[in-house]
Amino acid sequence: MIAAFPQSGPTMPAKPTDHRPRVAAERRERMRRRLIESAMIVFADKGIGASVIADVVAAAEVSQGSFYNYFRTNEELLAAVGDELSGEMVQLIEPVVGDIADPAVRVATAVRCYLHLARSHPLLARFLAAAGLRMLVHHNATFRYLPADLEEGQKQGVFAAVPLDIVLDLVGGAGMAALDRMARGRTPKSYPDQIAAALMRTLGMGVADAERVAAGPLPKLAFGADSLLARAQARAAA
Amino acid sequence: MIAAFPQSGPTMPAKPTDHRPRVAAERRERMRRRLIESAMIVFADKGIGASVIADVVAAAEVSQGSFYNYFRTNEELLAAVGDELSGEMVQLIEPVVGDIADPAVRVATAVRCYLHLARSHPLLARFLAAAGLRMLVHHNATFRYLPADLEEGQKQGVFAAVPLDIVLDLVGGAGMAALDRMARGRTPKSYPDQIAAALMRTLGMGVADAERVAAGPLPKLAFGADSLLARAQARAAA
Amino acid sequence: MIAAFPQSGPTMPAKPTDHRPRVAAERRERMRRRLIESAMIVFADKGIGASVIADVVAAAEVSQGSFYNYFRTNEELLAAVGDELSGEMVQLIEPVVGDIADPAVRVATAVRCYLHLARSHPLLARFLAAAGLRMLVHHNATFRYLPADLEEGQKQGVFAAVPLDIVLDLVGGAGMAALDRMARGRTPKSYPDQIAAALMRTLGMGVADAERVAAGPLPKLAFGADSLLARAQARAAA
Amino acid sequence: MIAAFPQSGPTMPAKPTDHRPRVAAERRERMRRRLIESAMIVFADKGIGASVIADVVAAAEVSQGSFYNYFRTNEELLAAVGDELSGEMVQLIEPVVGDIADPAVRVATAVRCYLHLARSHPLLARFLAAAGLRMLVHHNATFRYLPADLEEGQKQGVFAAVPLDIVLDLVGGAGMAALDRMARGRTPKSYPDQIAAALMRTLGMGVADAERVAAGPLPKLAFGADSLLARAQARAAA
DNA sequence: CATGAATGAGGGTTCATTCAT
DNA sequence: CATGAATGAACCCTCATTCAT
Repeated sequence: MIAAFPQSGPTMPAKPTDHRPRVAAERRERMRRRLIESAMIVFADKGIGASVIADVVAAAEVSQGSFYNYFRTNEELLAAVGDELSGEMVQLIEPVVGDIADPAVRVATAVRCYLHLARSHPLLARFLAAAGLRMLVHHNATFRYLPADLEEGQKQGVFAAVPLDIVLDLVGGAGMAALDRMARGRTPKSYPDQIAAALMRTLGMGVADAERVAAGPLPKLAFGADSLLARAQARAAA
Repeated sequence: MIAAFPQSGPTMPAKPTDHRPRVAAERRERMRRRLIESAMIVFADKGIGASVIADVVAAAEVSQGSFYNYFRTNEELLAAVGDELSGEMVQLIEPVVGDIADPAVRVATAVRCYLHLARSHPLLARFLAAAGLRMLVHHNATFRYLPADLEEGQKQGVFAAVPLDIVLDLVGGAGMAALDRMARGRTPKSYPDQIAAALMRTLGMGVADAERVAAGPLPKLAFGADSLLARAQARAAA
Repeated sequence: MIAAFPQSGPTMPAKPTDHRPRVAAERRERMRRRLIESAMIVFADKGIGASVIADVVAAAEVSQGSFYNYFRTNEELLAAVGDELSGEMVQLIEPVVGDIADPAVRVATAVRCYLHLARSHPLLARFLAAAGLRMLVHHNATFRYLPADLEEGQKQGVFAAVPLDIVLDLVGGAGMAALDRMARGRTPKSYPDQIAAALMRTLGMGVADAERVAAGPLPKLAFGADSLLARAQARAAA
Repeated sequence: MIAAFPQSGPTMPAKPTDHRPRVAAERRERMRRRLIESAMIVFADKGIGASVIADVVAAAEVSQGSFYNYFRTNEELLAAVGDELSGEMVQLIEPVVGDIADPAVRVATAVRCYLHLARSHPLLARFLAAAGLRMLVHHNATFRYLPADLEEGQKQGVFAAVPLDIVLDLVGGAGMAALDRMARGRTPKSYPDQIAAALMRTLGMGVADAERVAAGPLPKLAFGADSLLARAQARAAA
């Protein structure tokens, strides 16, 4: 009987009574995504301290009141954008750096990927620059893995034995400054690599080694067509 | 007799009406200082993007209208605080670093002084952290002299030959991150020196050299009792 | 049965969601009218140059913020009152004067109607007097038709051949002065007719002719119960 | 003894102790005049309802506080300008019209003089237009003499026997409209005369007679070099 | 008296949030 | 849930007036 009248399942069409909730849930999800897209654009434009709700709902073509069915506060909205973006960036970067054995190369590559993504997506750079240090450090997979990578590198002797706090602060600060620079104007294509090399020196590598591990080809990184960033970019262009 | 007791003349004590402008100017200057003190505290508390005027006049125990006799906008006020603070910091740091011949030691010492000052004056750290990259880079003597110092160091071969833009971004970013960290919680006394050493590595020095130039005794740096910072600290404590 | 009791269709009573917009639009329109009523009273009391918004929202028993959902500026509000009033006055006067063949009688009758309306509605007189020459000339059907009527009268030889500019100024000035007088105190019932007769003389008619065309019975002119003026009068009385 | 040591007298130099008060009174008078000049300009520019005191003291180069040693309110200031101007206009016009026997010519000439003065002094036109009906009617010698002149004309049969109130209103209204027009843009040299002729018709004269009494040469009317208007014009030009 | 800073009431405007429909 | 008008607190700013010097 169960097989004959499955209540639910991935391949089964939902019963008529199931249909409405599913459609509703999809509608709800679409709306949420629209709001997040709009919010990313508005935060990038006006900063995270500005009055955004009116602009966000206008950009999302949603009523003021509806907003509060999805987000209670400004911060919740900002966090949602950050979570979503962070996830998408991790999904692009993780596969590239996950298999790298050398911790120095791994760290350098992660930084380079992160910054190259920002550099080739101005909206992303502007949002991250506006979001600030806290979000960079909090919502970033690079930072979650960084302590382990750094320790590993220190144990292997490729990084100098300096307190982790210090270098974490410096990586964060350098990242913010780089994002700010890229958000604010044109930078050469090598800019992310140079920042990465400098960071490798900060970690204690020699000049030549630092340059080496921050060089070499990177795979093409591209956001999916229905990713938040792609959608937001398209909407921002219009 | 008349010649012996002249009723007026260039060397005579001023007539009553002569000291009135001076007294008025002093009153005005005191008021301006009160506002700047209060503004520093409020900016440190609420950030530079917030609505501060109401809080500033409340802290200064002055009427709303008076504010506009001194500053037209938020930005003017922020600039005034920045200018004043910057001047005071420069007056403390310049004598210490001005005579140092070695550019590496000079840069490291300037950074250490700057950060030590911030570390021992939490209000300063919080204000500078809130004020952000732009103010750090714009209203700071360290940054004005930095390009020349870096070039000199690069010519002498103690710093790696890296584009100046890049290193300026990195120094700015590191400074911001360090200020943010110190503003946000306790840090060990060695924190500024460790940041400075790391920066020296970033600039291309070896680990040992970097540590060496960022070590050694620093003279005691203390703000004058009627400096903006001292007054603001006293007021903030109350 | 389904065909007999269709669930929806063009002729069916609207679904619940269909009448919501209509209800909302009606609410909005009522609010707008409340504001315009209040504004008319306040403008009549304080003049058009004064700060009215606070008084208007107080009179309308509406929050400050709501005002800005309807009008952006003082001038927009004034224009709205003027448009509405002008429309209502035209709707009363046009039918009376539209069929009059003799241009002299037509002009005189229009002026008499206009002034009689003001005289019997002190709030109207006070508002128009406060609004001033510009509004009188701009938002008044009498003034739109006046040039043509005057030219016709001049061609027929009943009016003197005087530049139109001059007579338009004179009619406007006379109207303003009459409104001011009526707004400021009691005037005899014949006052509008005497003003009209004097204007006819100004236009070049002889004394007897002028008196003749500005005499004779006028139909009763009364604003509808839900006209702006009626509502404002009722509210002002309370 | 009295002749030998006169305490005061028109031709005697004042005693040293008398000197100070006289100088002070002159200073005071100069200052008052400066304020009135500035006020006239500011009223003409911004209207009589606007916030003027700051502009007036700025234009007069006087301190805010001093203002209140001369005028208590806005209205007092406006009245002072009006009184002064009115006096000066009367002093120019009275000699011209005082000797005219024919009341029609007398009235027409007074109106013409008044409007010609305004037309050739844009600052005057702008001030009078801004000041409005009340000031025109209240502070104007033409209006003080007008009732008598009109009665005389009516008795002589040159004016129609219509209520004085009515024609006074119309003269005031026409004057305001004419001032407004002249304040607002260029008008032909004959404009004042045409207005005057129209007013003569309003009073009951035939077209030809009206034109006749409002024609003919007028003496040149010029304000003295140290009149309020002359000083204000000079200051406004600067 | 002259000065000009200090005052504070008042006006204009924005915007996050609520709520009836 | 979606809607969008209503709300009111908060903010910015002006300006007539006062008052110590």
